[in-house]
Amino acid sequence: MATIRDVARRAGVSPATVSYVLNNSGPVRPETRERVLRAIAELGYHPHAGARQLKRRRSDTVGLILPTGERRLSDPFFLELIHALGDACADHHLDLLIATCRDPAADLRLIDRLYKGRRVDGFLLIDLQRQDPRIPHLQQAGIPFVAFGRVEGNGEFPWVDVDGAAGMREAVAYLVGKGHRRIAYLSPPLSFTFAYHRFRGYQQGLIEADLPFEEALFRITRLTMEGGYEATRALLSEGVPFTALIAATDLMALGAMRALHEAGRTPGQDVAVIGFDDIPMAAQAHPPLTTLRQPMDQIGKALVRTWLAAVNGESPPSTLIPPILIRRESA
Amino acid sequence: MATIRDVARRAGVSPATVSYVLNNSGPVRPETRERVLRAIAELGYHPHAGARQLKRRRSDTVGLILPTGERRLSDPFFLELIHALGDACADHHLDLLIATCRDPAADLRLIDRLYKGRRVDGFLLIDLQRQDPRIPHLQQAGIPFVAFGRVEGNGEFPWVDVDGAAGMREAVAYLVGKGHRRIAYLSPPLSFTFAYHRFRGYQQGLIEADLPFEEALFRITRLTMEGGYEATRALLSEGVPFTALIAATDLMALGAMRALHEAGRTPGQDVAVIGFDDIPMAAQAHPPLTTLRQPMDQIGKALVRTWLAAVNGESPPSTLIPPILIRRESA
DNA sequence: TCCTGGAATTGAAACGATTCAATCCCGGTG
DNA sequence: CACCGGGATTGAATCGTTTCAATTCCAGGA
Repeated sequence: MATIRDVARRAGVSPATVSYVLNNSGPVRPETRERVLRAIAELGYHPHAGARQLKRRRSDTVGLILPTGERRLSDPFFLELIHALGDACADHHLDLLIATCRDPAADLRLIDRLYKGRRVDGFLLIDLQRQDPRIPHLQQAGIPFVAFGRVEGNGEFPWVDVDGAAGMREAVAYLVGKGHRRIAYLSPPLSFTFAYHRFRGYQQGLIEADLPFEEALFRITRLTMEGGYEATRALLSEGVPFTALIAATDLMALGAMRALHEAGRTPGQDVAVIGFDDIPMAAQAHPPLTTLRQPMDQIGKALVRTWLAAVNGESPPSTLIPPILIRRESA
Repeated sequence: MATIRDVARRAGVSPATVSYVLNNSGPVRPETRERVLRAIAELGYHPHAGARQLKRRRSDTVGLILPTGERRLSDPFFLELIHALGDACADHHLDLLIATCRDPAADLRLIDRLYKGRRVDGFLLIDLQRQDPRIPHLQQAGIPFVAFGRVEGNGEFPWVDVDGAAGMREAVAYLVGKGHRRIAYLSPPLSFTFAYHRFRGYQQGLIEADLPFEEALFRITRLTMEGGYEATRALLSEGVPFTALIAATDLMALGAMRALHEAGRTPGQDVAVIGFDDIPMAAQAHPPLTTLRQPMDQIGKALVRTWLAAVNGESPPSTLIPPILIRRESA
């Protein structure tokens, strides 16, 4: 495999000059640059990442920890997120390293190994918990990171989040505008930070619309289609009246719609349904699901931009991205 | 950050000895090893990946190319695959580098950059097309790789695949055993290699059961829930009689079930439905979907094992993994 | 013609590991 | 008691870059 010396020899210059051309980090006569570039192309030369990393002290690699044990993320939303992150990384000539971790306890060791071994320059945290041990660990080890989601009470750290509260307020307002007064709300356990914020948005939406919060309309269930299905069935079988339903995620909303169908109530006609995320399946549901889209591209770009700043030692501002209400037929 | 010299100094030995301990690649007195290990722990030392890579000439990193443009993979199946790959990599102390690529034409450049720069030791190919330009490129550049899926007519290369044909034969036999004679089949375009094999399995299954292949029961449609839905509606509206339906993927089967429901025919009672993949959602469908499970763990392990062999210059045997019929209520 | 000064180029020293060859150590043998 | 042999240890070279400091080059001014 060609090295920088080979290129230098072929172009009749020194390795230093080649390096300057490569990174344009030094003065090079246009004509010389030309010759070097030609040599590079002819040899099909690509700089050795390890050597570069060794000298530069950065690997230009983003670390993403993906839990795979109990906490495994199976919401298709995460596939979209990975796509978006990949794209955003590519735009900045960064690579994306996926480290999976079965065991939450091993998370911290994994983080250390990757960072201290300089395999990655910093991390992107997803799937945040309200109490997340990774955050204090990263903070006190001085490892750069950006979180997808906010957590309170952990001091300052950079994050990017979608404004779940705003989204839910908008959803409630939208439903109220259509005359709904009894709006059920399906949530996963509030220990998920995003669930907490979305729920708060629902409550605020009710207040803004002068509607009471009713315990009976509020259900906590699992973060799956099945969860949405069961909660909705419970709602129906208990005879709690409601004309609209908001689910904290599309997957749950899909489950809810299934339960409504089975009970002979047509979503979008008899009961309005709104989800959150806008996973690809939402548009294909029957009826197509009205939902709050998480703008993936924007999220990916914001995460990577913030990550870069953090890695460069800045303390970048956090970003709160508004979700977009996508009106379809379910509400 | 601590280096190998720091460890050496602290343990009162030379860097060479530390290296021997680290890789146990040399004779070290147990007592010395003990001292070195202690020093490592005390300093929280982790070897520098770049330096190591430079010297060893491998990066212990698996490259996975994820298309993100038109060809973007949105089937939740791929999220499961990524999980499984991550786990399998972790078992072998490998890292998984995800490179995304919007533009199919840029694939090859990306591959070269990653490999020649020694960022990865080889690739895992997913989303194979019948005619896949990546394969000849990798082959003639001598870059190690393993494909998830088979392609004909490209000479020999190592792959891991799930035996779609066997799965579909089994599905047909199972349905026939339950008395079905008119079995519809929903397929994505046969240019997807997996679609081709699964379809062949369906045909063989019919032959083995002495049933005719009927054009009217065979539908090609898009690889989404929507696709399954539309094809099934067409089937129903055309009045083609059938008592069972096989879809090439769970996602399509889910769409089909939706169409059946809407037409007032209960899947699992009026019409048997079988899918393929066993994505998490399959178990949560209504009724729960009978399907052919792709054993993800096994796939991940086989891919990584084969990849390791390929990277070590062996020409490892390919692996054909039988899918597992998961009986649920839809058939 | 000789200087001068800035631009272009180069040599050589890192970066942090691995590994070959050389040295050291030590108990056992002759 | 000298010597031997093999295990344990070490020194130094090396992997392929980047970058500082030194050198060369060259046009323009005196």
